[in-house]
Amino acid sequence: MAQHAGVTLDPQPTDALLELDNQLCFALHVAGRQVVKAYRPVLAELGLTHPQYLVMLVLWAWARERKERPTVRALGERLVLDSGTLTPLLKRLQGRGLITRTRARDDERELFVRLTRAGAALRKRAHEVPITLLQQSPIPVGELISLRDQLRRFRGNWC
Amino acid sequence: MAQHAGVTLDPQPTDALLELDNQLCFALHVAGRQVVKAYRPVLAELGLTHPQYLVMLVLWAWARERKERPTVRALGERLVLDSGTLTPLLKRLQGRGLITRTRARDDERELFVRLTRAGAALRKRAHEVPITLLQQSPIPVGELISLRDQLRRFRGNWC
DNA sequence: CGACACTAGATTGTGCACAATCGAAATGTC
DNA sequence: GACATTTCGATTGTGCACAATCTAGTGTCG
Repeated sequence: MAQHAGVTLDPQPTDALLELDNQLCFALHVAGRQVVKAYRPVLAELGLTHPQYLVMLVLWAWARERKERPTVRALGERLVLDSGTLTPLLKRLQGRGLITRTRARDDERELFVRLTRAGAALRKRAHEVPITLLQQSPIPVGELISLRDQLRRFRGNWC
Repeated sequence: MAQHAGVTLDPQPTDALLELDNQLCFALHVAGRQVVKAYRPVLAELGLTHPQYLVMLVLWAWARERKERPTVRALGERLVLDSGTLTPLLKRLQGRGLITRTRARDDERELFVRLTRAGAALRKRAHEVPITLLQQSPIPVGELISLRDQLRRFRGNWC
């Protein structure tokens, strides 16, 4: 309050940046959780959480493309997650009989992740998941796609 | 593999929906974490995590607008969080001396959250946070705004 | 008044995200 | 061949998100 006497109407200026900024990171935060919440009941029928579902998607795609079965590191690169997150998650998937975890023979540091028969079979039931979610979505598919493409720019770019 | 004999080229059809779907929820997931990661070092100077920063933003805005100080329920509605998340988070903010938590006299079920002097003062330092982040962002501000507006549509709509 | 439903917040338990650290295995260098 | 460095995954500890449950305070209606 002072300098040039008089234009400052508010003792604590509005600070639009703190607002705008709030709303981008916050919108991202909320939207992500709302989408996960929409997935939850559908994925519950498969006995999967959303992060587990993402891991399974990678494994199913990998298997379909006949790629070498992935190591934990390769999964981590694809999903942008580290071993501190993946290790317990993969152990739970193993506990449910959906994957196996076996050390590489030539390099014992590496751990290969492979679908079991049950894990591969689960893909058929997962086929319904995106269909159900798109049906529930009040947002046109075209917008979802454009949104996805905009979001992709955040991967690795920002930091 | 059968009926109508012959068009199926792939024993496991590509299932573009499982891919597309993957990429929207996944892009949301990754983008959110990357943004939080970009905030982390900046917020660390204030001793705040990103969710704590969001709570403080609401409290600062509330104070500036001279609104009644919020209850836990009001904070939860604004941030789309429940007491299971907010209670421990608010206790940590209280432990750091940034807020106080006091029961309403007329209805002892309600808990008012109020900024301490230190909590209010922190706002000055937080002023730099969005500036720093926007400077780091390789994405034009206009795109950030349009992205924010698209993301807003997910709030409450989907489920 | 007393039985009832309702509300706000706290608690408990599970799971994810991530920084920091560790140990073992592999690789590189002299 | 001995030793430093790097790599991979596991472990530990903190914090967030959320479902389910609990407790206490409030309101209502007979």
